[in-house]
Amino acid sequence: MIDIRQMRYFVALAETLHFGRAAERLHISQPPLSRQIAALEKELGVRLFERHSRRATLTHAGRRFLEDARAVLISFDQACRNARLAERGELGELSIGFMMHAAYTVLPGLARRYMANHPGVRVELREVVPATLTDAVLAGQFDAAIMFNPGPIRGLETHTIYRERLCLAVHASHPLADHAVIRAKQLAGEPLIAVPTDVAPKLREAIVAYCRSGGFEPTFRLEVALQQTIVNLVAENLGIALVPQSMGQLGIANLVHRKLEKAPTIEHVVAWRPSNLNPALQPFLAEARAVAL
Amino acid sequence: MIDIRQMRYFVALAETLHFGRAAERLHISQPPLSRQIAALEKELGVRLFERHSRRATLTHAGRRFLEDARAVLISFDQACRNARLAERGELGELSIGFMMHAAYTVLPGLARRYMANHPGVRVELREVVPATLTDAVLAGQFDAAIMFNPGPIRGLETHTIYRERLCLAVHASHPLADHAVIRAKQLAGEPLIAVPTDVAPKLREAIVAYCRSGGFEPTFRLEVALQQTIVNLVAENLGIALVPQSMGQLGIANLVHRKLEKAPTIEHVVAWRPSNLNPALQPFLAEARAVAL
DNA sequence: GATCATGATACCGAAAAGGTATGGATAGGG
DNA sequence: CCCTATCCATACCTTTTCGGTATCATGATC
Repeated sequence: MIDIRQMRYFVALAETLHFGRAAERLHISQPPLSRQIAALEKELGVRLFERHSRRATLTHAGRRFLEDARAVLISFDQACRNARLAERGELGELSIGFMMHAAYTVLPGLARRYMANHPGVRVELREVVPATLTDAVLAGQFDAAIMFNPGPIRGLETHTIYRERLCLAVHASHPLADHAVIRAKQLAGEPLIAVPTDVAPKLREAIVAYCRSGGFEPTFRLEVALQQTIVNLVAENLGIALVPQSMGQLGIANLVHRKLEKAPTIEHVVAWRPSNLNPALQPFLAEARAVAL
Repeated sequence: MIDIRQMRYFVALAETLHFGRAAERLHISQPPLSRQIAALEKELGVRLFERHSRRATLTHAGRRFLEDARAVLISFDQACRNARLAERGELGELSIGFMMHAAYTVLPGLARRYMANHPGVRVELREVVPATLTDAVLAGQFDAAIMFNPGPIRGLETHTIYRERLCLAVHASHPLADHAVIRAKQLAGEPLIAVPTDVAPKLREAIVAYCRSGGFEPTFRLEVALQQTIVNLVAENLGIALVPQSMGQLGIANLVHRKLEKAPTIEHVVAWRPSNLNPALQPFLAEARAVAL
């Protein structure tokens, strides 16, 4: 059967047109080369070289075979290299799920950095509602996800990469806007705008817990799924909201942000299955840890 | 060294995920397959399969390698097939030179037929002035050429594929247009339009010889290189011309064609170097001979 | 016509491939 | 819970193939 070695021999000979020199280049002696070329021609059933007494020349079929053989050798070597790269996580695919808040904090820097250092990995970033992320990771839908810290979950590891305070978002004309720092009890009775529990349970819990620490039960006037919408509604003076500080970057007219006393913090973690064998995952986690510093 | 056999083994195993069945498909027993796969993994330095007790599964690197290996095997087999096709003249390049007259006679049918039967051959058709064709073929510039019969030439073989009479082209109002058949001596004194000697010597010779057979020396009023132009000038009543019958197909207003008594004939031949080793040439010549029938 | 260069052939030892027999691990059934 | 069937790995042997050395045949060159 024809094999890749005979192709390499053929290309060497086709490029030198001299059995002796080609053999030298291949680090073998001349007779084996003669035999391998003869065997190749016999197995192909095609005469590849015209043997003249002083030099060899390619036949037309040989010229054609040279073109093809070069391409085969290149793709062959590439395949071997790619396998090694894939095992080291430098080539492959990596799917990352994230909640919207990450798009305003760690995600852009992390994604840019990872892609720059691992250009061979096709990264798929997909935003989903935070509540579905843990299940999606456990189901293998994502290799990793960036979410609020869900606490310990069997089969899931997490690493905190970002931690931020919640702050108060209110309309500029709202009485609370006059205070530099707001205490929890001052929020009593204020109509709150927040995401529904099923969208971001951890964020919601933090808000509820903070209100209770002020001695009252929060009243949610509006529940909307998009964080962007929440702050817009606050800017329309339809209520107040507790939002991660990073939302303050949006720069919305008539909207101000105020510090909270003993502000609750919320953690962004990267979460993954330890049993996930995608080699591209570990380098990604390493980048995530580096970003967390 | 990794070779193509190991790649075939790998693909078979990757597709069955079962050493026993893959070995069966490869017509070998299971232990050699196990060893070859192990050797492949060792040489690559990459673990390609996870061995479970009940079945094997591909690693991420293995999946990547499978994609690449399939492509390599396909191009490898294709290279071998292409070499065989190239030797049989079914794949490659063929350059054909022709004089313009051929474009009105045999060339379209021959080219269409050859390309239909040999779709793998890239055909280059190039029109040049007839006088340069023999030298171009001898110089290896064309694999074959279609030209007027140049007579025997060293290092050139020819085969007649078309033979046609010359006829008279005159303006519809010309006195000669009243005769159905013209004799050579009737042309005496008429101003002739023809191609210059250096463009189509054979055609020019035939015209001169015919005039002399009528007992007079021809007088060429106009010499133009393009046959198309000649008939247009005749249609403008600037002279008469002797042209191959096939030119009558052009259908030009005010132009009529008349038979010549003892009309000279002119042969179209295909010409080639017998020493030309392009495998695509012989099938082309075979088609040319078939067209000549 | 002698010589040199070049590729083919003959023969041998080494390496590698495949085959058979068998061992070890594990999932599934009784 | 043990037994068995399945499946892959290993050991060992035989055959094939590969590369090396020596030598031959051929044709170009002086």
